[in-house]
Amino acid sequence: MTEILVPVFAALGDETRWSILTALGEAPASASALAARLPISRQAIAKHLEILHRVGLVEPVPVGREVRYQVLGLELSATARRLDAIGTAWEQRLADIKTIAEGL
Amino acid sequence: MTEILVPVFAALGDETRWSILTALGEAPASASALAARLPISRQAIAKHLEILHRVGLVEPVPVGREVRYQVLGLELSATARRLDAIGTAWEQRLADIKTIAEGL
DNA sequence: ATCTTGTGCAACCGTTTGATTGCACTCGAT
DNA sequence: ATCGAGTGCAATCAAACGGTTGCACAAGAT
Repeated sequence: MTEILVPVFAALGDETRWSILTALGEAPASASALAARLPISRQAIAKHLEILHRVGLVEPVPVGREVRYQVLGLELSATARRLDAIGTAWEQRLADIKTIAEGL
Repeated sequence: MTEILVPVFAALGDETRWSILTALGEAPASASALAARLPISRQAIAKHLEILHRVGLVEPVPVGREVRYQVLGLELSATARRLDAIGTAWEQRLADIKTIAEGL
């Protein structure tokens, strides 16, 4: 289960990638358009977009000669749900252990 | 807002760290105990535990001369909630754009 | 008192990663 | 037909990362 999650988290564990995602969250944009308002090169952005695309957080949309990218909030929400499930499961286990400890 | 999230995701974006977390999810354990059932050295595990601790995913509990670590599911669930909020916000923006586009 | 188990540093190493520059190509606009 | 904006690919580089080994030290267990 976590096999699918880990690459997503790795993708989300980078400040630059978040600046890209939040920019795309406002409106879809191409790598060049993003390069215009972020302090890094277009090629660096392209690599980040490729990473984000591979984990399904972003989707390329060809518009004429340029390639716009759209952020996919649904993937993020799906990841959030899985994460919450794991968190509550662990919390449950902890509670169980505590209960047993009290029974000494 | 994301400033707090990013290091957490970076911590979660590593397979080994998940194997540690899932092990701790079953029951609290020390670095040495974890080293006994994971294929990496105790020192490597100690570093991972330090990282996990810094982002609040794990908590050290001194027991005699050893240091047990407890996984904190609540932190994970909290992260999940924030993530979901962001995801739905982006989805909303996309829907808005689509609505505007239809209005042409 | 001694032995052994668990920790904590520190140095070191290969690989991965984020970013850069440079070049070639394509396709829409003029 | 030409110009220019947008893209893709490759080589390169410094820094960060995951991991190892070695050593020193503290504190239970015998």
